[in-house]
Amino acid sequence: MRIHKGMTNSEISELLHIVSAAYEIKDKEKNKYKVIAYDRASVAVEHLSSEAKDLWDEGKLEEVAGIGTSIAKHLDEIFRTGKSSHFEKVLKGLPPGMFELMKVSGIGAKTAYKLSKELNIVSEKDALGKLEKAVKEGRVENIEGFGEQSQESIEKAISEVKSRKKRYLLPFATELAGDIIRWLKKDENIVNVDPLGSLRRKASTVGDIDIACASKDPIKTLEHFVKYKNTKRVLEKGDNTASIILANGAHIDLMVHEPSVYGSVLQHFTGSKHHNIALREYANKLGLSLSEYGIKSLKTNRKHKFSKEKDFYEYLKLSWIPPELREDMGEIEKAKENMIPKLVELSDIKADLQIHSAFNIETSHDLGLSNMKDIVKKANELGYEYIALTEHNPSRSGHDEKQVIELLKKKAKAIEQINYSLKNNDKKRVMKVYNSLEVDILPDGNLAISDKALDLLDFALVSIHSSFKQDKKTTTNRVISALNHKKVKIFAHPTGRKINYREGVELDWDVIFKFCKENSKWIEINAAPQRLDLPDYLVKDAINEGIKLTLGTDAHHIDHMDNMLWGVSVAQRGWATKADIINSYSLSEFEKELDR
DNA sequence: GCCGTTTTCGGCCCGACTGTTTTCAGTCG
Repeated sequence: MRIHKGMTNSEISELLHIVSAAYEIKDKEKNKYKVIAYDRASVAVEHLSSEAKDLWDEGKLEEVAGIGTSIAKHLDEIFRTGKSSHFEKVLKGLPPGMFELMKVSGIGAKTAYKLSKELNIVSEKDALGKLEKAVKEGRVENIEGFGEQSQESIEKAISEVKSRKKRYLLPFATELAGDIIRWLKKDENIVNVDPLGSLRRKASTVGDIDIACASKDPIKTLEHFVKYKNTKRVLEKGDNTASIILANGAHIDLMVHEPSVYGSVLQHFTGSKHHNIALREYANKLGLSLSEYGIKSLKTNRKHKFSKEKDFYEYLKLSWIPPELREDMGEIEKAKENMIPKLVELSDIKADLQIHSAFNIETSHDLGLSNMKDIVKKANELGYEYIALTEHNPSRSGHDEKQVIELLKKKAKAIEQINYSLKNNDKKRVMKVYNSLEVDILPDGNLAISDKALDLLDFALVSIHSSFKQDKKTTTNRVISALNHKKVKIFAHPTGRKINYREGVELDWDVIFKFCKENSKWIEINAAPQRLDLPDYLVKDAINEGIKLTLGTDAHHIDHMDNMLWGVSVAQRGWATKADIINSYSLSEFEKELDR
């Protein structure tokens, strides 16, 4: 772990975690609550929506829940000098290698310290390799407190660190969970079964797949579960839970309980962890203690069971909180006041505002694969009232301005014909196809086509497809300058991120949001599973600033138009209501918004 | 070390599972 001036959130988070572990080793009893505080700060930084260093720049570090005067002071020293005298002191005397060992599942602070001492693993370099060697030579099982079984589980866990899987995209995880649920339902003891955790909260990526069951015979259900066809290894199996690893590396946890407590089980295992911690702290103040078994009065020790999740929240004098909001982002306070918003739903969506057709305008990036007619047919099946056809702009290298205008005129004419036939066909739900385009924002902030070419469109989307690494200020100015054109209405896939593949660009969101608000520009939530961009936490910020958002599937084939629901999930996690999402407006409302 | 609609002092979420021990500590979610 190297401390330096430019530490990123994940580095700072790791550092705080290490400091927590160091306190645990040095004097657990004395530092008990420091251990907790540093761990909480670590998680808080991990989940920040902006860089900690930027917050420090603006003097807002202490506003982060979990960071107080003391940690803020230490971080201040790091950002100013690249050093931390305090952290160095805390970590002094501990072998750096032990913190590497903590990356292995099942090895915490105490175990890591013991192993690094006994096996003389001092430096960070190849710490895991040394541990692996010791395991293979059978040296670990002879250490006091270890045995044959713990040695074996360390061996397996090391190989899992090495092949650690990236998080699954939401649709993949949904599909996989669906298959396991179908298998579980073959057990006749099962009363209810639901996907839980980040899957139920519809997070953009899912790590482990969590599933909960209500069963008349939990033991038998667990036995049935571990016989799932793709099981490679059973990690653990007790009376109420079991974990398996599948051949593809997926980690599946099942929690099984009696139907009478299913409501609290559902609540408990949906999380998030932060939501649950906040909820339990809130319950404590009411003299109540929460667990997956229900709610206990701290005074009388009397227990209440809940078969339904809604009753669980009601007992706490809270309105039911949709899983998508359970991230400890203010939802408990809102539930107290009965002010949980009615979130936008897939059935509210009346349009898809980013679709690429196969109409060949010799685009700069990939052209769509389905023709306009099939797209309109599909849009009808989805019950839409209007759509926008948004191919990429004609390539700059292959065309001069005159040629670009010719191509766009051809496309405009094709769309005009489609609109004409829609007008004369009452049976169709789609009433209008918009002539749009996804225009590249060039590195200097200019657009890839001229204003004269833009004038041929109803409106344009703009997006970044090159130079992702510019600094924050340059990128921000670049985007503002692109959005400033009259015909430009939507900032599409704004961060440019590709999940598990590419981080997004750096933008000053305050500046972007302010500009969009003042100039009636919209920001897209791109529903393509590998993008889901704008990300959920920024959706929440945007909505707080009064920005209107659009949903677009970025479909390059009619099948992709079914991806709208993933975009809706992001909107929901960002607390979006119908009013925040332009696509939920009727055609006439949309027309009005377009003219603003 | 953090935090506040009972508190600027005195609390700090809760329980399952595992392995090694012989009643529990460590880890995890």
